[in-house]
Amino acid sequence: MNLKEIAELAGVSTATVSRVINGSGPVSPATAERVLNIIEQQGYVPDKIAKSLRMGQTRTIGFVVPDISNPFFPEVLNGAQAVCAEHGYSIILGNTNEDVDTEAKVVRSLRVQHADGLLMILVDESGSTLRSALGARTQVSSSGRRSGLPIVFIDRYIRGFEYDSVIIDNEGGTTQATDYLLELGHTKIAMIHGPLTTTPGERRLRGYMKAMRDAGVPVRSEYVAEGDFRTRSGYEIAGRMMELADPPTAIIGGNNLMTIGIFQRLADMGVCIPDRVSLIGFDDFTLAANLTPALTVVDRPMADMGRIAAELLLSRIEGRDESATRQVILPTRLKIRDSCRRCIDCAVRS
Amino acid sequence: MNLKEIAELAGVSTATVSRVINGSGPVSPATAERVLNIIEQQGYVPDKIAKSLRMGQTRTIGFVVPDISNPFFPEVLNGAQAVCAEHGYSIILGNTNEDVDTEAKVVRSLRVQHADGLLMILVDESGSTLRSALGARTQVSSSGRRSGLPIVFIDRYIRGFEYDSVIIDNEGGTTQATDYLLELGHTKIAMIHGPLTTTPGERRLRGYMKAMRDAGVPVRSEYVAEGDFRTRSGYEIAGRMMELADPPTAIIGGNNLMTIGIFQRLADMGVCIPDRVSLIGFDDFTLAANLTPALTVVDRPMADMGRIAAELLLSRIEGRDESATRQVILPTRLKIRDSCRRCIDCAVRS
DNA sequence: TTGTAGGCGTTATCAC
DNA sequence: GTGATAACGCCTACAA
Repeated sequence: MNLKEIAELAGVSTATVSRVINGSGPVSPATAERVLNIIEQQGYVPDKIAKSLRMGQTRTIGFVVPDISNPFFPEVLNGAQAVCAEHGYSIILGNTNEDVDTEAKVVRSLRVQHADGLLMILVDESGSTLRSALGARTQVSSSGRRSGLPIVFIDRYIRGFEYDSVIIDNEGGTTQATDYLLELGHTKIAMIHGPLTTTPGERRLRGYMKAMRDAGVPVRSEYVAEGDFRTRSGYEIAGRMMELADPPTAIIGGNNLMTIGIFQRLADMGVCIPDRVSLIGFDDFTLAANLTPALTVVDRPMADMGRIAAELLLSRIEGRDESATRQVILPTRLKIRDSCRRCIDCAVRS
Repeated sequence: MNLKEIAELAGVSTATVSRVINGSGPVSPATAERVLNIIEQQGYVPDKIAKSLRMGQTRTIGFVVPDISNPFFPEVLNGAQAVCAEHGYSIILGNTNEDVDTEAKVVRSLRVQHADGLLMILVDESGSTLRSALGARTQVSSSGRRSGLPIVFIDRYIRGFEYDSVIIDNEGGTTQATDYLLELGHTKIAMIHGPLTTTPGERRLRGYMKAMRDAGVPVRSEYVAEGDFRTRSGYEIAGRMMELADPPTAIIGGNNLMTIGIFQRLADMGVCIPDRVSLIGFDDFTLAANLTPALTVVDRPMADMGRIAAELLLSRIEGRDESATRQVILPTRLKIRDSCRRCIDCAVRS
């Protein structure tokens, strides 16, 4: 069933039917009703593909994500999905498997499919694969207006691209966590951060450094180590640190997965949390409150990140927002549970 | 850059360029090379939308899921995604929010978008919304051949639809779990199952019943209750059961979320696992092994479910498989950890 | 208020 | 081997 058949059934032209459907021109009430009835009775629905071809837009947005199995991403996706659905947009999922080359491939594919916009949680923050995948013409023109495919970066900010981004106050998050540990009397505070080439890796480390410096507590290099945001690296680094002659009395995990790794390692080593080591994780997750002890974490509004990013993207796509590039920064919040305790050394000393 | 421009640049017709690209007809090596060079140098990529319109297929498959936040679904999605990507298919995500009406809406939308096939984890097992969303012509024709949109059901089997499905041995899973508890001497075994209108709800209960009957242990009605697969219902039902004058000494949770709820409630009530109650969950999840105690669970191959379903679907889409409707049943496996212990009553008695 | 006709970028059927 | 040309289903000047 297509436009033409409906038109014939109604005894009008395809133009008229199209006008009835889209309200895109004057139609007499009488014919409108006749056409509507036939559409209804035939269960006719316009073909999206044909419409896309004609209109040059697909009402489809690409969501590029490094790894759906990481519980953080579905939360963000959920928020974005809801907003997109409201506006009649579908989401095409692009999984990059944390791999830079796959990422470029995925972006290219999304472009060929004519996604109207992209929501991206990137792996490659250098932007080089992205640039190659997008082609040169996606830069800002001299007039300052963006051209090409609208994109909103989530969780990562990519230098050299004039695109919007929705991130969180990574620095503030770890500063808060570190301050809290300092208040509890800890000074031997370790930070297992993510890759410094990534925004969340670098900023979270910076927040920790800042808090330490502001408190006048020297940072010991053996207490700072770089992981790769995966469970395994948290597991391994935590082990190395606890085997130090003078191990830390508190550890901050750079993301959810690494924190889980740290937690596992401490359990395996029989190191009691929080008696011997206090632990704070970045990112809350379903079972954090049910571990023993319940984990104190830096929480952030994951679904909101998705929602806000989607809203921003749609406003760009639909031309409602022509303003300059935006960077939305959402706040984090320390959720205090039971994995931190007053430092014993400190209590003895004071 | 489109076909026509390439053709002009190469001094040939669009038909020839198309033949070069698709190998769909004879082309002299010389022109082929010339055309290929120009395509390369221009960075030309065929427009998928136009191709879809012409070909009547989109190389797109819809993945319908009740709730992406439930860790089970991303795992399945991951498996399916990988296979689809290999075959050049993209996945459009349809989130139903566990809601029957949304489900119908999502299916309709996927149909209008001309998804080539559907991978569905359904909420409505009655099939009525599905039937209405699909239209009548999706039934089996008299010749026994399916017609219409290829679909593979995951995790749920829908009566009255001649579609393939990939499910697991739900019954065997709970039978195994129950047998294990029986071996440990438990007889007061509770089962908190999911809605009986769903395959996993009904079958898992059945497996429990079977094991109890085979062991000659009577099932007490106060030990069997229906939840809704969500955390909250596990939490509430577990509370009610433990307040019984004669509470169970072991509980089986009907899915991951409800098990988490049960776990939380027992913790909140100060009921020690496994000393006072043994607990087995259906579905493994990331932190199950890191809870205290580590949770014994019935595990199932989630990514495999997605992979196999996607392979089945693609084989149907591409017409490689014309055989009768298939039902793939994957085995479960009991992962014994620390949340179960020999029944104390039993030890006293024997 | 309504209809005609062209074109979005492909592929495929014919001729040549 | 190659080239016109007609669809695919829709929207939208432009004309009437």
